[in-house]
Amino acid sequence: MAEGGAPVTMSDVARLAGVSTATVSRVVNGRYGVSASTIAQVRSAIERLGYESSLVATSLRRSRTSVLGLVTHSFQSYTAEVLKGVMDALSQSGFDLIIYANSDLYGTYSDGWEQRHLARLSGTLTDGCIVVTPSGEVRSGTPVVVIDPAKGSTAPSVTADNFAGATAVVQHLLGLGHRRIGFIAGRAGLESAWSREEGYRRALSEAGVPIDPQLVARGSFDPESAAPLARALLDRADPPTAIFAASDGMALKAMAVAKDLGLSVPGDLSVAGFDNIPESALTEPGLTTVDQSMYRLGYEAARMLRSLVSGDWEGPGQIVLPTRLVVRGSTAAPGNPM
Amino acid sequence: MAEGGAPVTMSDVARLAGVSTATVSRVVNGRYGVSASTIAQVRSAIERLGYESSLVATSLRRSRTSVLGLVTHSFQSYTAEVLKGVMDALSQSGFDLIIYANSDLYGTYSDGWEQRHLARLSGTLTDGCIVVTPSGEVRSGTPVVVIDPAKGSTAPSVTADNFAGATAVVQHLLGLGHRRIGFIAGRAGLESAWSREEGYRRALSEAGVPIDPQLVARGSFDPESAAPLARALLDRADPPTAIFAASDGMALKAMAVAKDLGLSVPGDLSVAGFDNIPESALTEPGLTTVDQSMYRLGYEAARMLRSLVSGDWEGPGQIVLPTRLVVRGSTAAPGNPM
DNA sequence: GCTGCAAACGTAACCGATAACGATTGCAAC
DNA sequence: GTTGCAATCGTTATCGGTTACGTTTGCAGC
Repeated sequence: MAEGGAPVTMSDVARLAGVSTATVSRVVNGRYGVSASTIAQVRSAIERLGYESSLVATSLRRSRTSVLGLVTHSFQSYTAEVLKGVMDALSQSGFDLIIYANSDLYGTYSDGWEQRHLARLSGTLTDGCIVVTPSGEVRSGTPVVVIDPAKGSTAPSVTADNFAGATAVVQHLLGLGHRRIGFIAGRAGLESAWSREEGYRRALSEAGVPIDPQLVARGSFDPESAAPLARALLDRADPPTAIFAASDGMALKAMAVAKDLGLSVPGDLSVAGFDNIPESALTEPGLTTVDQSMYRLGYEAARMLRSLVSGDWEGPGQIVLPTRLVVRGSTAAPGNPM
Repeated sequence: MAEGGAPVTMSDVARLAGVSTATVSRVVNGRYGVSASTIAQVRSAIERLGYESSLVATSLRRSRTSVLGLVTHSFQSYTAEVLKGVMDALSQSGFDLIIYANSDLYGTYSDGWEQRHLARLSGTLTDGCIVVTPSGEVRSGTPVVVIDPAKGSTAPSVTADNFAGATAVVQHLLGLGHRRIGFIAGRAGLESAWSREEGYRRALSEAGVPIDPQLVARGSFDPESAAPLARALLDRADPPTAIFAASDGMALKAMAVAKDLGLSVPGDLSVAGFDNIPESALTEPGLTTVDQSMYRLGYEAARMLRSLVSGDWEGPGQIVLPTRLVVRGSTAAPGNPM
């Protein structure tokens, strides 16, 4: 047993077994050209020392590692759901997963983090990467699949039908009788943020409702960014009767702000979000939102990446998954305190 | 711009800048001994090629990498909460995080997975690791912090006060008037499973209630394992009036079984769990349980690991976090159909 | 007995970076 | 004009594996 000291290397095994490291490598990787008795000796040495090959050293020399990477900015409910899907898609596939997350949230790194992390992983450690909500176009020597890409990105990607989802939820609000509908937009640059805003605009104009630029606030998908924006909207002389936020996190924050101001939801204000994170079902009232199965986003991205790495991908380069309107208690007809 | 081809290496930069790789390395790491003009040349070459140092190569040569690792078996609600805590504790710390998850859930790998993954990461890639619910003792050349360790583990660890939590929930049931309280235990070998059972026993004996071995069933924390056990308990001639399961997943399963048998909860049977996973608040009735903040588990583990790596840890080797009884609708006085 | 060939194994280069060390250069002090 | 020393930079060994290639050995065939 190795006693917590320096890690056991291949040369330790080689020395104990009385062979060269090349032979140990052959045994470990099951290559041809080692006699049965030598194999047994090496195996026993490996067993006694508790040797395990170093992922780092192996990946440096080899081209394929059977490890896929996932690069993410921060770690939220959104990410967790995506990960479940990714893990399920990779189950029994022979690929392991490495997730790289940098510690400085919202910090000095600003844009380009995805490119930096990608470069650190790919080329050696991983055979390919999934990048979640990058701030720009990504490029890499190994295959990449983007979940929720930047606007105009041409990389292989998986995304929800943000336009249709946003249109549906705004139509829902219009159907309830709302005419002054506020909007809190997502992080500029992301395709999803843009499409959700487009859906909002389209639904309004199709219903013949003029768009009031004063009712459109620029958020960043970060819940905290929504608080002052929601407050500003509600402090107006002519406040909106409903607010549609481009993410559930922001919508929940807007609901909290409304309650702080003494407004009842949905009595005085209807609130709707986008994403359908688990928390949205738990609040009182529940949040009306658009479900984009983040699980499936992850699942499809991993499936696609796996094929790309193997070189047998046949499908389209950009996958768009359907969304679904989920009506809960946070939306009701305007001026109807019940 | 590098056109998606082979990744840019340090020697590419060196060639373009007309210097050696050693000089490039010095510039990248801001070391002394390079003239200002050379620095400028190298910087410009790095910029033009889009070079980023390879994490793998660096970690192989260097001892410190400023990357911490987290090894987990699978990816569930539990894990996601832990991760949020870890990320928040690492925020702005200068440490990045790498999560290693193997793809074959519940598969051939069986026990010892944590030791294998640990060996692959530590020693080179990471400066230290967090291991979540390992199946046995772990050892490593670099610091390790275990979340929810195996019984008898002496490694640094963070765990909830399972004993106090279990005692409290059983006392709650006793206070409601229950005397025949069934118990479904967790996975043998885990410290948490053992402590929860001890809490159950202690609460009963302190109340002067004899322990009926027939009412203690051996589960595995896996919800599916609880179904036949709950059925066996309830099919008895003298069934318990309450069941305490060592995890919410198993408790929810027990509730489902009771309903299948035509029993009402809490009218005919009270059910309590442990963990307070989000689903427990959503069921009808809500599940009475013990809250162990998985977020804090992750947060404290990361904080501890950070100090261990820096060599300035002062606190105890094993941290125990408080738990909190959460009473919901699934528990009531016995024989009281509400 | 010599040749031929394949099996078995060691040697050494290499992956991309770091660091100890040595070599070169410039300039001030003698 | 040397010497001495610091600043600057290249050479090379090294991290832990992998692999192309060379060498040794055993054995069949002539």
